[in-house]
Amino acid sequence: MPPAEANPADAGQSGVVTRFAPSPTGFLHIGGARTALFNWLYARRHGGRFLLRIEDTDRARSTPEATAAIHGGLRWLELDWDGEAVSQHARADRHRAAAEAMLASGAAYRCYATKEEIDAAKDAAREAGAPPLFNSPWRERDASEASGDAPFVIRLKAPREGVTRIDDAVQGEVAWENATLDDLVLLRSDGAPTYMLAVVVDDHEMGVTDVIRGDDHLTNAARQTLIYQGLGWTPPRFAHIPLIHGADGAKLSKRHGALGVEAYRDMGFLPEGLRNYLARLGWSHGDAEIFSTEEAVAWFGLEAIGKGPSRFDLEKLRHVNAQHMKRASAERLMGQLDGLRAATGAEALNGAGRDRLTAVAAAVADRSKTLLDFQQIGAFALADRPIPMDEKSNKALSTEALPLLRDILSHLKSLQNWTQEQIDEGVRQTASEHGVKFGAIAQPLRAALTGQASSPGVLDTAVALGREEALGRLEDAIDRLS
RNA sequence: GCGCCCUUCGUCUAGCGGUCUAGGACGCCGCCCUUUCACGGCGGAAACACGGGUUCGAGUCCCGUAGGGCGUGCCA
Repeated sequence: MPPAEANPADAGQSGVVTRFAPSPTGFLHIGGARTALFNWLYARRHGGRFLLRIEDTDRARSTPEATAAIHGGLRWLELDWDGEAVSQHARADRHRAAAEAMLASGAAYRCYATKEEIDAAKDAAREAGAPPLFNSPWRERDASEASGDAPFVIRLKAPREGVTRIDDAVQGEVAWENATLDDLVLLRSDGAPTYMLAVVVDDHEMGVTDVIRGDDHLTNAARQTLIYQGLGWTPPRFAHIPLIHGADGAKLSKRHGALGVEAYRDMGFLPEGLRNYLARLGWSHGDAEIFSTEEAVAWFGLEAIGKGPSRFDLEKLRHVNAQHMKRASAERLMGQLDGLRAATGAEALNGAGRDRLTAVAAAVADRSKTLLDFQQIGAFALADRPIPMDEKSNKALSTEALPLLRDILSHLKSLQNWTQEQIDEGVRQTASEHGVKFGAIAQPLRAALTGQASSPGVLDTAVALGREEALGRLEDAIDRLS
């Protein structure tokens, strides 16, 4: 038996070790991201370790680009893994050693059956209404009966009778008649290990205690349990979480949102917003809807994961994200915006515009569901004088507004301190002198200050812009009308 | 076909035999707040898939039906 490579004593106090094990055949999609998140939450909750293993045993379909995309996606989501990411392919020798060990112990055998024989047997079983299994004749035959150079695979000699059961942390106890499970291939005819063998060997040797994965693997848990038995090892605890479906209830596909996490980044979502939404999709903690990652870590448990699949709802994601936009600091918002712009090839923000946006960040974020909203609503702060005017602002800045604007300007110019209270005072004075309500002044003032029909409160805006900039913008508007 | 899993408002969910004339959230519809847009506040419409059991009592337990999902690869 191959000795364990990883030392389980490294697992942390609780001994909990989870892992995320995607195959690098595409981006990190939303389902995978949630699986990673659950594993991460569970490990962090228990002070254990969260490992990353790239399942690249299928050489034809695995690409380094996909591996990079998975790493990038996890990093963006801020799901840090412990230690180096493991390449499953690089461990093929270990897998082969395990297969050889089973061969030696009689838990596996060489099978020389051809594809045609296998297909014929399965078709026959299917027609008879029986489980479509292939019962290899080589299970009981001696390998010496085969011609010397004939290709063979190594199959698990699985029990034909009895029941295999797993006690799943989410699905409960699930049992299969062994008669419905066939002898799966461990080593291909070219000597390459199959996924089924590789997972078992890797999970065992990496010290994984809890396998949390999509429930499309539920049947695999039975097959893998058989391999564990063949190896004389104890299976880990399994937790098969329901899959995420699209809005129409069908399996998530590219049509409805099975996009890579970077697509959500590009749509302006915050990592913490996506995490919150994803955590709440299939898992719950009473009525808690909006929570921090720290709270999620403190609350997370496998017993609170639902059994049924859930549908992905972009509107709710937007709502959850909006709540996190409100809670985020200006630094966080600006940092994430910088990241988004860098990732999408937009020009980096800097200088006075960036400072102005930072100053109004809280008020702008209050009105934003995403960073894209934030950027759009805050565009007025970014712009340098003379700022662009949208159509409605142009209308608000009619020549009738000119005297009003001139008086506001003179009032504001005479202010001792550029504070919200004093600006408010100045605007109200102007309003009363003209016999109009505050609102009648706010619109043209907003237009002059922001060039937008909607913006954060004019007072907040004026303060954030700073005296010089605000007064300058007012003068620009007046010049344009004069 | 065979095996396994799932099933509370349109959606995400709470509910772990009596407190359920079923609670929260998104979305939707009203109203309020208001200098714009949002936020926010208040209110409303909206669900236990169906049929049998078990029990004094079932959304909660059991069985069946229907619907959905996953698997059934020398893919992962």
